[in-house]
Amino acid sequence: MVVGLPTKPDAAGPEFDEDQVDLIFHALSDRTRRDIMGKVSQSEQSISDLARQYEVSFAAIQKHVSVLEKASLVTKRVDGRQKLVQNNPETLRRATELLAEYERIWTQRINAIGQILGEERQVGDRKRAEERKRR
Amino acid sequence: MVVGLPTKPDAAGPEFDEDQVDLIFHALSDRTRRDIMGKVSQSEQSISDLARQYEVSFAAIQKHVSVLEKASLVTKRVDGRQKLVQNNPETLRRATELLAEYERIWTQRINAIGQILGEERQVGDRKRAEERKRR
DNA sequence: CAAACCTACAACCATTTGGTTGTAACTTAG
DNA sequence: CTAAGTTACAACCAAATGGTTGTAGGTTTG
Repeated sequence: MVVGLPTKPDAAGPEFDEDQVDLIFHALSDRTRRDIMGKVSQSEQSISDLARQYEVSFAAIQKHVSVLEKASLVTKRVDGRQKLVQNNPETLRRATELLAEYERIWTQRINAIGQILGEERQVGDRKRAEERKRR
Repeated sequence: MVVGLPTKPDAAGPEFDEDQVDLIFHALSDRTRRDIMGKVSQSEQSISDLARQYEVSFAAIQKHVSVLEKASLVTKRVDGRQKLVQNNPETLRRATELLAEYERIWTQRINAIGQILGEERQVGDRKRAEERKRR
């Protein structure tokens, strides 16, 4: 429901918020954060619980969690004096579908390469024409 | 052949090179680079071709392509005085499977949450015991 | 050959990132 | 109430990032 993956293969791209995509991929590009995702997926944990399991400072883990939270990959739930971090499967699913969608879009032409030799040349020609415009 | 995705659902994690995962997700976390992926998937293009389509400088695009290349998301093929950038569907497929794998691993416990209430408590207890160690 | 084109790369700059320590506020336990 | 535990956040720092311009080296083209 939150998602809205396109179903047309020829669409320019998914109607995703590009900022959100930036945040998600950026959040996943750090191995400590990926590791945190793994830990909180087994059981929700407080920031302190998490911080205790890494070499870095409490504040550093706090920032990592914040990055994950801004990407909606985890949520925080207050429980007394601590906040429990839990992962958000919905965003995870969404991210997976998103990348699968990118894969489909970005490789569709490749799969049809044999059928479009003529068009390929045309594309090249059009490109060369644009080039002459010299902007 | 390059890949090595795990097939066991209960494995701790995929035997992927964590550095490579960092590179791939980081490369995908920038919308200009994602856009470049889209363009080169339609037809391989020289760096100049690409640069002409963006506001930023040639060198900036050169750097973006370099980031994509280090993540193995694109390859470069020399053609006379220019180098043609083409996307690498294999890495794309690999990345998609990787994220799907993460999704599966990171959400498996959630799906079984009803069945492991006892274990969940045990996990909590073990955690509290570790906490007493006070490192 | 000379001019134009394409690419690589260095040097530089502003901003972001990932890390630190320190301080303040709130919650629970004694 | 006091002390300990947990979190939030500010201030600071080094390194990485994304951008710039400039220079140099290959490749075509006229």
